[in-house]
Amino acid sequence: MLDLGYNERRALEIIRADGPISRVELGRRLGVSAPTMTRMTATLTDQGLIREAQPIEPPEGRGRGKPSSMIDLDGDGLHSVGVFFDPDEMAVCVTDLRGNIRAERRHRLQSRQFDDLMRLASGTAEELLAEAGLDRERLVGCGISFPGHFSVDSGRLTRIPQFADWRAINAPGDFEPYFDMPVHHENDGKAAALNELYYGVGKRRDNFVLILLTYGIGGGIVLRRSLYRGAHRNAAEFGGIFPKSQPRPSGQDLCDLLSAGGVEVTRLVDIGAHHLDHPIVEQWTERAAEQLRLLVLMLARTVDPGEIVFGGSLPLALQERIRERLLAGELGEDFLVEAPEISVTGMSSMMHRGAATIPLYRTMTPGHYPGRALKGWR
Amino acid sequence: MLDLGYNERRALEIIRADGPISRVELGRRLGVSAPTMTRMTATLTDQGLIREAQPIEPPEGRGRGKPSSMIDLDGDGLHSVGVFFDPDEMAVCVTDLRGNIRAERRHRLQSRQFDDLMRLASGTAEELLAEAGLDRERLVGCGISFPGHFSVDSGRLTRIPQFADWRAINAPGDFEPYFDMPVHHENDGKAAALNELYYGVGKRRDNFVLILLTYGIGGGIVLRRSLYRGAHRNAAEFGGIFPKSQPRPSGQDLCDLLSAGGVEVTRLVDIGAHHLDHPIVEQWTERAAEQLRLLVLMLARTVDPGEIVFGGSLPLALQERIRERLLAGELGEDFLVEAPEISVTGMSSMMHRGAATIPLYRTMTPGHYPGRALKGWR
DNA sequence: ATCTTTTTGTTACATCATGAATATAAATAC
DNA sequence: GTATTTATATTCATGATGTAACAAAAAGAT
Repeated sequence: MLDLGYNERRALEIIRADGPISRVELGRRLGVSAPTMTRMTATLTDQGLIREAQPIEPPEGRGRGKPSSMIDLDGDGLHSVGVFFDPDEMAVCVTDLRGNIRAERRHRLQSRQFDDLMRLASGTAEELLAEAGLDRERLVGCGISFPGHFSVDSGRLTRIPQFADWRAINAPGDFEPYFDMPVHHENDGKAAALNELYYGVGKRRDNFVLILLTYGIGGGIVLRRSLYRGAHRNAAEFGGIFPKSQPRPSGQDLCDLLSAGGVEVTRLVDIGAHHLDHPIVEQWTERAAEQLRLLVLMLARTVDPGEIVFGGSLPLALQERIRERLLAGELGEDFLVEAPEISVTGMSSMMHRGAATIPLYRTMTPGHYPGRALKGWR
Repeated sequence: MLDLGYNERRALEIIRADGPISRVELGRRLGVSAPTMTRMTATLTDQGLIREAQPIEPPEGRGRGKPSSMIDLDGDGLHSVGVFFDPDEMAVCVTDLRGNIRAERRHRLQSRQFDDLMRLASGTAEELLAEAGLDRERLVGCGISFPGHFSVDSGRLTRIPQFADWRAINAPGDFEPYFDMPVHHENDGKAAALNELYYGVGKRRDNFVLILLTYGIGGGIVLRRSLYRGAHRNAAEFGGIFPKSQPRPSGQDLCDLLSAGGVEVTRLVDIGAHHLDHPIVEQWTERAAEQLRLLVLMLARTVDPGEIVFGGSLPLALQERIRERLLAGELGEDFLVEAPEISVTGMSSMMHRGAATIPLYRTMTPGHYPGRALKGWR
């Protein structure tokens, strides 16, 4: 089916991040000649992946010479299904090549059995595809994301906290029978990091770390615009830094504290604006921020990312407070080098759109091409 | 001069790691066809970078068919100068393409002035090149490494601990006038990591972290066989994790403790085997290992490297004791995923050979090619 | 001993993405 | 209007690649 060359992928990546963009500017950024750009844009247009953009540019500020025609991603070029679930809910969506969500649906989970979850996911996916009326030819696949770890014999998924009743999942083999399309998966943190790469921080950074605060603590690392998985696929598993027997900066910890303190909160979504000034929440925030300061310091000194993004299902205002506390104090004693920028992301769709990003990323990233050769490099 | 294609660089990397190797096996690993291998090996042989290796293979174990001829790096193909210095000494060497040290010399430092250091380095380099009798045409350049940090306006070197009398160094411009060859530099940890990549752990790992214990605490991170520098060129600056006002796992800290305890030790090299059972050293080792356990845990949970290597100028036996202590206890509570392997490297030449590796790496790595395009990818 | 099979490596040729040179189009400057 | 500038398209030569056919060397079968 779709077989993109290396420079074509790089071009699409630049267009995604900075489009609309002219052929000349794109060629300059890619380091290829004008004729190559003409050809490349022609074939990408033929494939329906890009199109001429509206000439919405300001008439001011143009110099002499023929005005450039701008190209941009064609949203109808490809689409992708995303499935995210956690212990509470499932969210399914269909996104297009530009990351727009064409259709989405959320379910409260009635069952956490693997079979039930997969049936619900694939059924919903088919409904959404029908609703959105999208050409199946242009569907790159389905991405699934959920909280969980990997074990070393790669693909083997184990120890999913709230899905302990699952048998050991062997991905992608165990997912595929339920879906009439290619299936890919990543854990929640890495999928959310892909969402950031395509539609968030990635617009301004090539290296960043996402710290995802949900019931647990996870995240994803993107280096050189490529999702970094680590030797055992356990990179960015920040939860393991904070012992489960101790207070830790996780949503579960906050929920437990609140319900122990007599507040009627069992799920993260139950925490509303009126809880934010509750002393338990304030204490928790203070302590969590200090714990996260250690993590941020470690990341700054090891990975040295350009930016560290906080995201997840804690209330946005709470995440903002954590950020403020982190910025208030010193990152570490003698921190004399440049500190990463710290930001908060609040996309409500980050989880399931992140899942939908997985197949797009697999299809389009110039990161690396397993098993194939780079030819013609000079 | 030398202009290597992408697949040629990949080939040289595989030959370096696993050579001698047959054309067929190399082609399989690269994912290219047999004719391409014939051509590629022919051009690389013409350029003097590879040669047929002695058929030292065991006559046993061969199946039917024409026996393969093995190719290997030609040591005479390229060479490189390495300069390392720290507050105590300078070490200069000339290495060949295979990493053999053809000539080397060490100096106790009489002066730490920039000008004096550069004159000494370049003078020694010229002497060594003359001694080794190597063709200047095949010299890729000079690599310089020393302890220090970078500041963000890249190239600007600042805050070198014991070289505080230096003005701000603007690399490579400030180095080049002293040398009659291209000059590259990295700080000590990153250069030592390159040494590991080419001649140490890199033989078995694509992802690893080097923790370098000298007077300070530094290191380097190699991901996907590529030195990772971070957004501000401060990746793997582990020293900043341990506040200078507190006891920390650095050689300086140990020296200070020893001399405060009445032991005649001012430099790390003064610490000999007879000191290892001294109670101060034993206490320091115990405490340093516990501090390093935190770092190792953080690395395992963030970077997830396949292996973590300890190296540096502490006595090897001391490093081994640290390793044993780390292995003895749990890495962290609930550490349920795969832990990185932990090893100790003891190459006495790791610092200056690491420096000499910089120009080779810049010339030969397939990692990434700034400012140039990948063409012909399909 | 010789013939077959297997594996390695080479040669001839077609393919395909590329850049240089050139041409064309559309705007501003004079 | 004409020259200049900038963007894009077209033509053609180049260079790295893969396919197919072939040559060479060794083990095993007869």
